[in-house]
Amino acid sequence: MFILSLLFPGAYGILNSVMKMNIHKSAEDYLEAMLMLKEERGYVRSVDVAALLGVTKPSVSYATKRLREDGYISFDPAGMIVLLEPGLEIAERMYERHKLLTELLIGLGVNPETAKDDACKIEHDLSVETFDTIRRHAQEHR
Amino acid sequence: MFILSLLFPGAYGILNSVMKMNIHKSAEDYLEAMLMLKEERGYVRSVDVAALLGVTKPSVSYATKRLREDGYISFDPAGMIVLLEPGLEIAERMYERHKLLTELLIGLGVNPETAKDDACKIEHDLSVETFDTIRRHAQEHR
DNA sequence: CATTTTAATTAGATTTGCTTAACTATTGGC
DNA sequence: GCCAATAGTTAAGCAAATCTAATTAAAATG
Repeated sequence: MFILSLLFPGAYGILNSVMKMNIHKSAEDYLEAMLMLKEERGYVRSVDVAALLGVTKPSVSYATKRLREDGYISFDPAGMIVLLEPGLEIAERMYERHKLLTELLIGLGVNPETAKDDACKIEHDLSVETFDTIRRHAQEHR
Repeated sequence: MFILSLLFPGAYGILNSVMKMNIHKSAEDYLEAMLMLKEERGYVRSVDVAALLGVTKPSVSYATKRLREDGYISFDPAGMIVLLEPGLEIAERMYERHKLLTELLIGLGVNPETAKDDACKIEHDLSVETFDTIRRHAQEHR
């Protein structure tokens, strides 16, 4: 792969995302934050992502660079972050999990603030099977 | 802190664990694996930890070095790993979470293998409050 | 319009956790 | 008792994700 990327600079990102097969936690967090901001205010700036996630601007810069290279986001003419199809899909999956898990924990009696924090961490770890099962049970339970 | 550790080599580990305040996921995994092995066969060797966690021997060597410096484990005269009080506490907490979460997911209808994998990941992320709430509900539900 | 503030990037460093390769040391079988 | 297998460590290095400090670029404000 190393040699390939020397021969075809730019191929690295594609190869990488194909080979990785799974996106990392941190990338999921960035994508989810971008979706939240998009829904909340219509546009997505790096500086707001940084504020929302509690990281520095260079961290966002680093993350957006990778996400762009891997085809998850792009930038519009005004420099705003745009979620591309693969990125949007991940963001929506995470956001749905986030909301349902938070609700569920609150329903069990967990403090809303704690529930949110925990949901934020768990949302990355659940397999599709487990989350689907949880969702089904949540739906039945109301 | 960097300067301090130059002046007092060895202080780093202590300072570090005091300052961190929370042990990391990977360390929790190693400690839990050690407890599992202890319960299963009575002694804990590095090579078995490596096999159980699916990492290489140098990784275990690196991890045990840190865990020892931070006071979580020690080595007995035969070179076996011994869980010290702080390490045992963490290991038991993780192991309890692991078992309860796995059971719970299986109870919901998740495939046992998947349930175990997911529990393995979630167990690190739950706050004490959330886990206690889940445990309470699990107890009520039988 | 000049100055200041805000936004974004680059450069360089750090930490964590892992790897491979090579070495040492112990131990069990013949 | 030698030799191979097993166990553990060291060394070197890589990748991810973060940080601080410094720089550039754009926008806002007087």
